[in-house]
Amino acid sequence: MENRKKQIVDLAIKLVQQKGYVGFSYDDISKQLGVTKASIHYHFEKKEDLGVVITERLSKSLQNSLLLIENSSVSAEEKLKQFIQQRAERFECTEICPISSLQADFESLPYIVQEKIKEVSRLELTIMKEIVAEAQTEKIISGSEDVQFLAVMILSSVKGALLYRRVLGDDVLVEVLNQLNRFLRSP
Amino acid sequence: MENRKKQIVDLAIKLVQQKGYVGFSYDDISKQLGVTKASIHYHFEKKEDLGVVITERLSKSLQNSLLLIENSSVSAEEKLKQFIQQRAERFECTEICPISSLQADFESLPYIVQEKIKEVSRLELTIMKEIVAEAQTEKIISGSEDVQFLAVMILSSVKGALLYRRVLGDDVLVEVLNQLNRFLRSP
DNA sequence: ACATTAACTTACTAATAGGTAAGTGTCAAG
DNA sequence: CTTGACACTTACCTATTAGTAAGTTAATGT
Repeated sequence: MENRKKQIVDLAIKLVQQKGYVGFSYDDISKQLGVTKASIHYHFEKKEDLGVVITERLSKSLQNSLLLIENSSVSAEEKLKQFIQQRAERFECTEICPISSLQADFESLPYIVQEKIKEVSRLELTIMKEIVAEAQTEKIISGSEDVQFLAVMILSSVKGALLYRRVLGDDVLVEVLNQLNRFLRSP
Repeated sequence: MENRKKQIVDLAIKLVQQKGYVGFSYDDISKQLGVTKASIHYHFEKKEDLGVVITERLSKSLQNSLLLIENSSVSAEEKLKQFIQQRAERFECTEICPISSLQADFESLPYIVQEKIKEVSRLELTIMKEIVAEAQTEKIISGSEDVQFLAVMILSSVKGALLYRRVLGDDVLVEVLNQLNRFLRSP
């Protein structure tokens, strides 16, 4: 089944969010799926191969988010809110952003996965910058601030809040998400 | 020598910043210090023990930063700038914030280290909130924004920028640091 | 009925991880 | 001169890791 491959990647991403790339093993996956470790190796010969497919999924997921937002005819403010929401609200409280997790493990990643996560990071920043720029022309955000700075700031706030949530509890994320919306709406 | 213990902790923190808690090993340390693995175990019996001492050093380092800033009779703006600078500029470009790194590895950490990193995270946020609050009373920062939100936002921006720097190059960090100063001075 | 393929399992590597027990050399105090 | 502590080394152990080779099973097409 092509389904099994999807199952493995889905679980692997969850494990990356929970324990990082270095921290998860083929044994974790095989036990949770009720098959042998060798069967995971059948679908993804090397951990590296699984790593590459994970990053490709993250890239596709980002591009999907962008398409959804671009084609919806809502205000720039709404687009910004939606994109931020999508970066945060699909995760459980033991999970952080998978991109952040791979960035944190960067130095331990196989070369190909490093290159892939570079791409994904660039893509995410580019998308965020586009949305911020649109919001600036519609005066949702103060036009005097630098686009790159605002993009990094907003993304980092959300990802940082996910890290804080896991160690300090739900409140931090909820408040950052609320205040971020308020902050972006005011001047 | 008590010096050797310091050497180990210093190196361990560097390794955490580079490869994370899960990613570094006693072998890494012993090889870089030119001694055997067993001699590292002599100083820190379990990796957990080393983990605890690492977090205690991070905590002391934070308290030190606070003391330095509190006792200097500079403006609230200058204090804010100094604290931000201290969170970022002592690291090489293969290194991220050690607190971020341990937060990212949270689910793989031994229980005691988890509790310690909770403490450190709370401490860092508290210090940042104090500095932000002081800056607000002196009108360096818009008084309408929530203190907790601003603290998370500023810290996350710096830590996020360190992550981005490692995968995308120096420019991101430099710009975020510059723009952060501009942002905090303006409205 | 036969061959092929996908999706496995069994049974194994070799390397590395954290960790330990027992011994060695050095040096200072009694 | 000896004791004892300190800072190690040698030589191990066990568990886990990624990875592989060879065999099994069930379904599919010819």
